[in-house]
Amino acid sequence: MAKFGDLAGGSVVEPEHARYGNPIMTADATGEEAAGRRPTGIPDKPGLEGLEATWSARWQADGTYAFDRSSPREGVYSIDTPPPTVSGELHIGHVFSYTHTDAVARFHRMRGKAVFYPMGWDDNGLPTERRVQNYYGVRCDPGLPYDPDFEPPADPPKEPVAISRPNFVELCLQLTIQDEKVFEQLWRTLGLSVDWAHTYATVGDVAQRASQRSFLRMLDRGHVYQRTAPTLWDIDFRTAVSQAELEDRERPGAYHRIAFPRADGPGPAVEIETTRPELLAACVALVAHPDDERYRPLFDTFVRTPLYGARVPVLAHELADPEKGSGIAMVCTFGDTTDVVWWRELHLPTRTLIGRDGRLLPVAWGTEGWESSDPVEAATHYDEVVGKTVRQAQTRVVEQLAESGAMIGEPLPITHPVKFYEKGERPLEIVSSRQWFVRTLPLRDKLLQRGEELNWFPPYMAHRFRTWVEGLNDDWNISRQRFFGVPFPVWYPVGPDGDADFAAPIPASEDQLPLDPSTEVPPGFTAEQRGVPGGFVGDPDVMDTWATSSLTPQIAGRWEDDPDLFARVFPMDLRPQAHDIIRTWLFSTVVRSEIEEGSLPWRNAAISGWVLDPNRKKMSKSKGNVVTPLPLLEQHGADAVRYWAANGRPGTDTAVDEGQMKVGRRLAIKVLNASRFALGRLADDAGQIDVPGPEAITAPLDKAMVAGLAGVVAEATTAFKGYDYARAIERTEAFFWSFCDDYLELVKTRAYGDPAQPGPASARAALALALSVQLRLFAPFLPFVTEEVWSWWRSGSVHRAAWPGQSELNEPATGADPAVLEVTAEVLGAVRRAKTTAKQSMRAPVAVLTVTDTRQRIDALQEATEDLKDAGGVAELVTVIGPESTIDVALAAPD
RNA sequence: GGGCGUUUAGCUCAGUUGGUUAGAGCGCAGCCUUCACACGGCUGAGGUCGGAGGUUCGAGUCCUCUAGCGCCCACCA
Repeated sequence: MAKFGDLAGGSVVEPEHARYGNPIMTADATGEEAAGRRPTGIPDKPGLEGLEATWSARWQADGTYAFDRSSPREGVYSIDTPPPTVSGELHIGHVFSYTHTDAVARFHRMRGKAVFYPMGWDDNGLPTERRVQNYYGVRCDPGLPYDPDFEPPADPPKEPVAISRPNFVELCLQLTIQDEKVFEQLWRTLGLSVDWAHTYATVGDVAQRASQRSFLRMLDRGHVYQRTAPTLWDIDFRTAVSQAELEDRERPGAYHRIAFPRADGPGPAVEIETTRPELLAACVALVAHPDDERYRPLFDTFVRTPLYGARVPVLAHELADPEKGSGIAMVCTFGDTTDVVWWRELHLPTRTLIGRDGRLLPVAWGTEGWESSDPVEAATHYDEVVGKTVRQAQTRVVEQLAESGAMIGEPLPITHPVKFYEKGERPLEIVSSRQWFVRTLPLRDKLLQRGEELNWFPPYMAHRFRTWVEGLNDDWNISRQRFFGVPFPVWYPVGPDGDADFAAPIPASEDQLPLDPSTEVPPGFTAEQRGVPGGFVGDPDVMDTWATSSLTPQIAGRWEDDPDLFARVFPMDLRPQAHDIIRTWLFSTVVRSEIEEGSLPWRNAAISGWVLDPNRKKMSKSKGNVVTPLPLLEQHGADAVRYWAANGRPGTDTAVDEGQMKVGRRLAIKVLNASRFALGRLADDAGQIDVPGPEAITAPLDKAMVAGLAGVVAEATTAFKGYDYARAIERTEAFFWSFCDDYLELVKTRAYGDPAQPGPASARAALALALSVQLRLFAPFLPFVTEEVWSWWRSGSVHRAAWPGQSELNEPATGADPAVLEVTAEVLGAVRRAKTTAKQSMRAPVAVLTVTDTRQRIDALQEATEDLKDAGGVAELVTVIGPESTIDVALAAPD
């Protein structure tokens, strides 16, 4: 199998030296071909069926898309391919955006670049965990020892089997390999020009080593730190969640107005409004705005919480909004992130009420931190809600408040945004926990600058990055309390009391990587010392999935495992991705590259839109409107599906449209048939194709066509350079249809003439040139059908042929008058219209065709008189120079 | 609350720095079958470019205001 270097003898010929973009793979070129002759392999009845299987196998065997790693960096075009989540559904959205990237990759490859186009698999994190749990019927219990003989149950049992973390990870790896094969097959069918020798994954040794190495370096340089602090917490997944994984959802709630009696003097009770009365026991203060005249006299006095009798201060803080509720808020530890700010900035005590499972924790009223004016009554009230979920607790607390008279009026229903983990089902709580953080806040200005330096396609996507960075309010929490993922490569000493000292982590050394601290032992310790006083304990957490996938340039480029390769591909040229993960994947990759390399990870970011269902609704599993790509590929063919995708402009959401796929299929078939037709003009009686060189293009009509084609090439090239593949295919396609409708019709008779004569020679040379150029223009979009046609008359792969350049078109287009083709096509159109109106066949003969027009246009028409008469079946053409522009078609009398 | 995008034919969308009668495909209607293509070809009907105002010789295109839709961000009491 071809890997690197096999093609070294066949680097892409520069357009300047290409005649019709001669292919580069000359290994099978014959002497005959060198002389411009080649036996044709044109089938009688060409079709699209089977092209995917034939050509994807051939490309693999020939190493058509192999990366030439001998190329210096300036000769490389490198792509930071998004790794699809293999545990997820195969999704038409994948096909959409990967087609865009593939078209761009093919363009740069044809432009002579060594294209580094790897494929990655994202098999890290929670989605994989969940899939493994359901697929095998297991659950991870990190306390269990590894069982080397464990086999998953044949059928997933109702009650999940508890297995050790290493066993669980083994199953994750096993299942992801299966999933990866399904994806690879899809990509091959779609015709992605990926170099399959360069795959990577976000789990496995390479990724883990890169991720852990980067972590150790960040630790060494002070870019990461641990903090025990209030953290956004998903009570179902039982893990911390970072700011980037949050989303707001509108949820119904209610304002409850609650009266707090004064604790240290006379005066009316202070009324607050809260949506979370169940947190009353965790109340540590009331807060109002410092300028709020209503509450100013109360500052630094005390009130008592209803039900529990806790004495809490009334304090001033600017975040308190006089407009909201009663203008004074209850601070609980913790109801929302504002509470955390108040708690931190006003140095309030902590009353932890919510456990990691989202239930109310037991409280010893009357003890330190839980002081009460009446501990017995407090306990009586609290005993009714302890152990309940927040929802259940809220119901009971509201009843208690009403019974006690502290509730003022009825709850006022509202709808308000509540923070959720984007994959979660219940609102996030805030619990105190120990987490690892990357210091991103100090990098903010630098990151904003990097965002400016990056070329965004479309440009307005830069706003999303900037808004996100400007809105950062905390460092990046990279630890997750899960099992499958990259473990933190650190241990902690265990003190004589048996408690781990998290403040003194023992880092692994880089040469130990990758490692799992739950099974491996830190330097200077023995396995027997794990978990015992005076010994050590491994960090129990794993890294956030983005903490690893933010290193895809390093992982795919093999970073320090292969510094030579890394130097040739980094910083990469392109990051293609969807807009929904700008704040996660794009942002975190920029952060890591800034920390590791002090540079942007890539120069360009091409942001694709989403695929919507045929009714323009966002696809989601829960709605059941997810469209899977394989049936569409089978029904319409890969080129047709790619055609639909390529017409989705960068950054624009696009609906699944089978109509567009049918159009794409028709286009692919047209390419087959038109090519067959044109090549039929080029083959001699022996089936040999003998094409005159472009210097034979002398007829004004042919020159006009070539000039038009040159314009299309220029436009498509410019568009591709700006990542506007959609414009490139649109212009190419428009030209191709008029080429078929008008030009082919006009020259088909002349091209059959004596090849030794200038007219036929010109037509034949122009046909060959136009066909070659158009096949190459279509190649990034329709890789299968263009390769099929290319194989009929050229050697090598069209995908390794040179992108058409001005040089091969400028000369034959010299002195061209575009009007010759324009006017002639217009007149031909009028002839067709006349025949249609008369309900005649297109072959119906025309007795006299009279064209009246300006001298200039008549002169242009005169240059193609014979072609026009042949194409229109015109017996006599009369031209009149006059002020008006008329075309009169006199059909011959029917027999 | 702040910001971004979008609004052009029944549908999906082009329209590049303002420049003649606003384009394409689908759909629709009609016509044409053996000589590349019925998995086809040709032809046609169809739009006062969301609304209002302004700049200009000239506005789908630039400016202001405004409405609908979609999205991003935000300290959610």
